[in-house]
Amino acid sequence: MAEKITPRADNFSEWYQDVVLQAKLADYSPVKGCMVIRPNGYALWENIQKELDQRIKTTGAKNAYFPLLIPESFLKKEAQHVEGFAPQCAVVTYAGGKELEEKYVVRPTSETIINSMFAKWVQSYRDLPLLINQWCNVMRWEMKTKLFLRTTEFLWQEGHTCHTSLEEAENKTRQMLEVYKNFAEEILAMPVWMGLKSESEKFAGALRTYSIESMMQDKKALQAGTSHNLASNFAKVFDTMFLDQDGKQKHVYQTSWGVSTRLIGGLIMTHSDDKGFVAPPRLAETHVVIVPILAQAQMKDKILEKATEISKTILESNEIKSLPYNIKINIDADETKQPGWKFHEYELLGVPIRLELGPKDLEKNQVVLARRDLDKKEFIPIDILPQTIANHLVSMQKDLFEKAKNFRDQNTFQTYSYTEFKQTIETKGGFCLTAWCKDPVCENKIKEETKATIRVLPLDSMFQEIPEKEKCMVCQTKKPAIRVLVARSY
RNA sequence: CGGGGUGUAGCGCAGCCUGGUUAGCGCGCAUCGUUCGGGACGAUGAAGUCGGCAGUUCGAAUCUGCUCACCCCGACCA
Repeated sequence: MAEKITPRADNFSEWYQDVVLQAKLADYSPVKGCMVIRPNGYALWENIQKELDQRIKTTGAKNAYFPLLIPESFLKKEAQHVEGFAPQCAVVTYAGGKELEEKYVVRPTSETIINSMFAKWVQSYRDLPLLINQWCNVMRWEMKTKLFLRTTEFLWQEGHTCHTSLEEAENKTRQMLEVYKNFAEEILAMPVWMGLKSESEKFAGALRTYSIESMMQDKKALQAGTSHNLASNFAKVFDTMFLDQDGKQKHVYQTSWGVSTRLIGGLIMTHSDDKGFVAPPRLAETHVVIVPILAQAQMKDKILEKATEISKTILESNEIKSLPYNIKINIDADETKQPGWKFHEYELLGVPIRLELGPKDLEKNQVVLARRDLDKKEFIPIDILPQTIANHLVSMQKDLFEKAKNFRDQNTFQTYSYTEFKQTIETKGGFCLTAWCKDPVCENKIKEETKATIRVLPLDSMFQEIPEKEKCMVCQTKKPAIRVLVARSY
């Protein structure tokens, strides 16, 4: 039996850890900073992979695989890149019984090793665009780690593309950001802000970094995915060049983009409650659990038979088959556990729909249905069960998104002065939309004084002039200001 | 690296201040019986290098020194 989960309000960090550990999504490993992803958690990752991979492929990208180890010299080629990543890298210096002549870095990201190959693969403008994606693990030696959100080793997807023009690269960068946004909102039911990162927050080696930012239940922001326009920064140091139509050799323009197992952390922090994890139907491993009430010995076989029959009917129904994903039903006939125990257990694990089937239901040709995100039970006649379940799965997916979106919107504020901003961040938390003059001095002041950072320049308003009278909330000078989203973050 | 804290059964902890039989409790685990529509109950049982090393003492989980590990807060975080 699991310990009771810490209520969210008391200690969000402890609550989050309880949900992760008790729902058996992940565990601490013997290697500090690395986590073990348990089958429950890995099933989520497999569904993320499946759904996202499909979407990535429709953009024309193809999957490939590059080595785990990167020659140290590769990393050093791009000045900003090495400066940003060197302090976080694990390095292999000894192998085969001797010190290595050239050290190898365990990849923190693969721009360099992939460019070393792109340089060979790209010859002509006819080879472009080159669109490659890789599902793999990476390692970044962070000082402080947290299950799923920041671990030393994590699983991710990284896309790398080459284009003939900066404009085309910019379009690809934005296209992939859209792919991530739609994926996060449709599959994870996690509303996000899209936007541009400030200069100080951008990827080491990029021209521009875009990200999607979502709000957790403690009102802190989580960067859930990034998309970078690399311009020719890596192409120049790896000589990734093509012969253009005009007969001239030119450097390619590149992008890279990624999301990681951090999404699972975001998912947990967005939807879970004090009963445990809540799996959005699109991502759930098991969608329906049937708990048969087997107390009466003479009824046992009949109930189990009926449970199997119901399960089959549901799976074969047109209503269920017409859903855009496959449904899995689990009949828990374990007689060593009591029904009440099972109810709690499946709530902890986040299974979207639970059906109870007992002697009374058999008599009335019905089942008891409980939806994970609602606090009630209904009696459903068996003949309308498939339709009811299909409806619930669809509306639960929608409701989870709406609930998260309402929460986010209710905790997003417009602030016009620095005093107002500080007060809002301190007392309410959440996101603040405000004006900034683009001066790093003002950006730094916000960070140092409030621990909040400029998350993004929201995409919708990114190129919009903001009213003449509204000045940078920090310096209040006449410098032209832009709209920014500011929040404390993970 | 700085500040604080914790190491006792698989998990959570008490005992330590004030040294003294065979180191306890709850959960979990095993067996049997009664239970089973919201985390059942009874009986029996298995399970411990008290983080490690050294010291003080007739005697150390308990006192002293050193050391190791982990957790929290800060520094880092494309």
